[in-house]
Amino acid sequence: MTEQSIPSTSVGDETASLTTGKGLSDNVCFALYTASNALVRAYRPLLERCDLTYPQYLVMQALWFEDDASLTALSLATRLDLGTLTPIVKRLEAKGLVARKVDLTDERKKVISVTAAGVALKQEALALKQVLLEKVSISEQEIAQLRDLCLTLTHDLNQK
Amino acid sequence: MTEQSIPSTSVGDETASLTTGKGLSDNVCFALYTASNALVRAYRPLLERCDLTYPQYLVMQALWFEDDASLTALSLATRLDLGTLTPIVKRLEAKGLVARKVDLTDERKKVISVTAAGVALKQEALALKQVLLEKVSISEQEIAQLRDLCLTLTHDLNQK
DNA sequence: TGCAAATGCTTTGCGCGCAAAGTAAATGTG
DNA sequence: CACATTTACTTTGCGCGCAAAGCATTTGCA
Repeated sequence: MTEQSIPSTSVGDETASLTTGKGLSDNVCFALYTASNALVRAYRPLLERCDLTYPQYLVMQALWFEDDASLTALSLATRLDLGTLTPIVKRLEAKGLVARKVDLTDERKKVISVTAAGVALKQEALALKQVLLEKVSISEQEIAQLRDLCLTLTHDLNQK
Repeated sequence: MTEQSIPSTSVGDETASLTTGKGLSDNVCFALYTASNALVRAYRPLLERCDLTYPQYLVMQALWFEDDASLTALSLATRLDLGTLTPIVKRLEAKGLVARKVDLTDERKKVISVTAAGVALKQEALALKQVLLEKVSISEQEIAQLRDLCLTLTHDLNQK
């Protein structure tokens, strides 16, 4: 059976079929959605060694960049909903990677800080990024292009 | 070994901050992940009128392109796991949009076919794509570029 | 000062996304 | 023809992702 879809298929394919995969592959939305799923799937076995999921990894990255953040600040940085973030941070706390303290100047806020164990994970975890990128045949320039297109798209979709 | 890294960005950026968002935004993976979430979120209110979720929409699109597909064929087309697909198709069946019949030549297989109600949804649902794209400031050419980069990335990540 | 509105976070409900384990039908092998 | 293997799908378990509703604390302002 024919396996992978072929990239760089162009628009307007009337003969689209399931077996070639062309029908959906002509679609930016599908391509983006699928790439994101593939990304998380590819990260899974690597992150397993750090006992992290991809979203948890994102939160840790945000905290490595800027420690002692409130949940709302983390939500802004990671673009994750508060309702998503709360349980993620709780799991990180359960693993001993972060601590959650009430902000004494505003008792509604929680201050999230990286523990020693959390700091210890930093180098190993951030190195995984390169491991993944080595799998990819795309040039550095195109990677940057992809990133910028995604950022613009996100910005546009979040407006209105 | 190639310790080469992405030029001005990536791993050891000490000046990145939560407030500027630079820390994570410099990251392709983050950008891709976030864009995919934004996409699904943006589609939600539009698809609500069709009573579809985005993954359900994907499955319907695959079937509109090629009807009477087996679950495995659908899995290949949508790049969704069988364990993901089974409940999605069941929900589509519950809504009366598809029918699931056992393949008489091979009783392990299930043939999924679009019902009249499913066909009736096609035009309205496919038009939503344009509605979304109108929100976006990216040129058609860049959209095509984004799509192809995503397809290539997916392909690369699925290898090995 | 009193109290409504805003803010920060938690909880609930639902639908994925997928690994892993399970079931049943079909196929390959001796 | 037995019977191990493969194939097609289902089920289970867990962690998101997010809308909606809930609950404190703080703030705005009359």
